[in-house]
Amino acid sequence: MDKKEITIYDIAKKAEVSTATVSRVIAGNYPVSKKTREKVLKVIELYDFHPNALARSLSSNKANVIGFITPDIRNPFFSQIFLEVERHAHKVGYSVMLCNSENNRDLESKYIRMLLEQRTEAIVLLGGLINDVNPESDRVSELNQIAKKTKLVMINGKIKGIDCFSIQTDEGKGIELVLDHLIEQGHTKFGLIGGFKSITTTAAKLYAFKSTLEKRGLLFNPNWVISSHFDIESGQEALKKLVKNNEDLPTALIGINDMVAIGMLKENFKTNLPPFTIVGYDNTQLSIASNPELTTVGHPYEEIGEKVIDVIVGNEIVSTDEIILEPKLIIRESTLHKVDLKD
Amino acid sequence: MDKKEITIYDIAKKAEVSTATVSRVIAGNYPVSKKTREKVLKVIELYDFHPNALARSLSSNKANVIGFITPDIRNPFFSQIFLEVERHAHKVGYSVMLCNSENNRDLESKYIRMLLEQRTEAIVLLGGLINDVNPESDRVSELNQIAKKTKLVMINGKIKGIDCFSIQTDEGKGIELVLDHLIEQGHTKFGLIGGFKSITTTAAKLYAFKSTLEKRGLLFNPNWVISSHFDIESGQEALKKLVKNNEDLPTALIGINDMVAIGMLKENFKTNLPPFTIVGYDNTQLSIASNPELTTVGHPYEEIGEKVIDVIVGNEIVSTDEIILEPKLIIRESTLHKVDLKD
DNA sequence: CTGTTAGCGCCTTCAA
DNA sequence: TTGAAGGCGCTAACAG
Repeated sequence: MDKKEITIYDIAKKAEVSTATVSRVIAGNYPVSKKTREKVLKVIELYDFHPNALARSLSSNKANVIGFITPDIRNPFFSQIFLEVERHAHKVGYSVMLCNSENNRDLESKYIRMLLEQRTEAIVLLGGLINDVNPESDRVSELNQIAKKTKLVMINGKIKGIDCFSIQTDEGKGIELVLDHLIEQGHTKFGLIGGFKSITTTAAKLYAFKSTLEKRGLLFNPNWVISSHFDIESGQEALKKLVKNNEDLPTALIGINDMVAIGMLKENFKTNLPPFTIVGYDNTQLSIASNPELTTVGHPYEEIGEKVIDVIVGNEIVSTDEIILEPKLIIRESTLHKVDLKD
Repeated sequence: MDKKEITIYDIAKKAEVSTATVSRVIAGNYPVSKKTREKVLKVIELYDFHPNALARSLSSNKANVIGFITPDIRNPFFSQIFLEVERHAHKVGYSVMLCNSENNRDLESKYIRMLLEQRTEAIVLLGGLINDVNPESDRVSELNQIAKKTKLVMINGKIKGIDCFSIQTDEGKGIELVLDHLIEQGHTKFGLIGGFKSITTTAAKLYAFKSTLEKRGLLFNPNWVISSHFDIESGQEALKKLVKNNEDLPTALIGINDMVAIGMLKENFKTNLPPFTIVGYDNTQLSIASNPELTTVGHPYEEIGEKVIDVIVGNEIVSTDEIILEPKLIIRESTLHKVDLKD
């Protein structure tokens, strides 16, 4: 391995041209006569020459790399988004560095610093700190500092007062969609399970949950709103809690995400509780793995990936820094059956 | 954004030292007196200076970046491994570029080329081409070419005749573990569902499946081996096929991975087939999401991540290029009940 | 312990 | 359309 590196000089010499010409052939951004181009390309091929992207980035001051920080790539919601971002990045010749912050503030900072040093063209944030309703002020100022040095893109989150792009799905609309679907199925009593009011996405959902119910003239019962973390186990716990705390129970439960919904399904199945109608949120692959398959709200994943890259490479005239996308209702087995009107 | 970049020169000037000294302070690899170190650090802090990793890599000929290519990061098995690799990489100051090859040969090649240009210190391959029992010869020679230019690490796969590291879990052992567990639960008739013989991991499992059964004096019925892709839906299809093709049915089914197992569970539940005892493989997060939770075989994920980084940074004297790790049986609900001896 | 000074490999004016 | 040459920001001998 690692002999002496072949450089543009070697190619230039063999092709009997200058390094500038080789550089132009590679970049393809300046005119080169067809003849010399072919000559150069042949030599490149011959030597299996791969231009050093580091040197290129250094001199052109453009790395074609973007950084992506998310708490845990195993989370299907995050990995789905990453996939689309990476796919669109690749289309325009970018690579993506992925960092798992594990929801750890120090790690997050270290990663940001690392990406800054790598001179990534943008840092994309998904989950974690950007979903704090009340982020600590020193973190905000840290981010503000970062924003001066590189583009910042926040997916499904946004911290006020920071100069960055934000790409979000309309959470309120999503809740409205499921609620209306459930209402159509005959439900009148709803619970919203999981998440924390201190998390922006949960807060948005809760707000929409309440106001939609009121708009439809239905009961909003705060005891049917249970907080929890975002994983399967927490969903199980949350359901237990709901049942324990209430005499009168709702018939339909909206999970804050698919994982919580699956947790509820499992718990519901395990005990001999009344069978709830349960829906999820996010339309991750889990919602298909589930039994029954989950009705859920889907994000426009591909569009998210596209927009992220658009704002980074500046393909699109982005009039506002905040892009709001439309969610979509995905109906599956978990809400297939109408409810007895007399329940 | 993007004012003129602060450099080591600016820091040197302000701190009244040479650039070499600043460099030493940053790298911390050469002695610098405490006094000057502190002086320099203060200036660095003052200017919020982040050394340019690209320049550093270029001049030191060491990028501290590794490339990671996998077909689809949404696959929980892949994301679990990525997480551990990335975590260990970060511990030693490395970043990881993640590329989703989508099982597409051209994409794979493009990504490899890209990573080569980035001068990543190693390219890690997980899934995809490295699991072909009979890889096309031109792909092999392509990889061989690559191996001359950079370190190659293959996880859970290995292509003969290529100079690379390989880190694998003993698939045969895993199958033996589940089989013995199932036998203990009273089963005597087993099916192996999913995967293809042309995939190395499936081939290894099938081989162990057959030979273990023979060793235990039990029946190996080839009609109880069904091929399929590796996703949930394929698991459903495979179960249908098994039932359709057989009068006499096994009682226990081993899914080639957790996804296939979940597909079988769903199918089993949906129709009124006899209730099979179903186990998965990989111990992904899906095996907990499943209802019932899946008994499965776990890989030593953390150890895999550790070994990958070890071989890359050369921490460990790796006597062989091939590291085989031990799988672990994870018993969960899906095999909780013993089978009637008279079934 | 610290400073000087070539590079690292490529891009990009500036001239020709 | 092409070549010459300085520079991108940092590292690493080599001297002192």
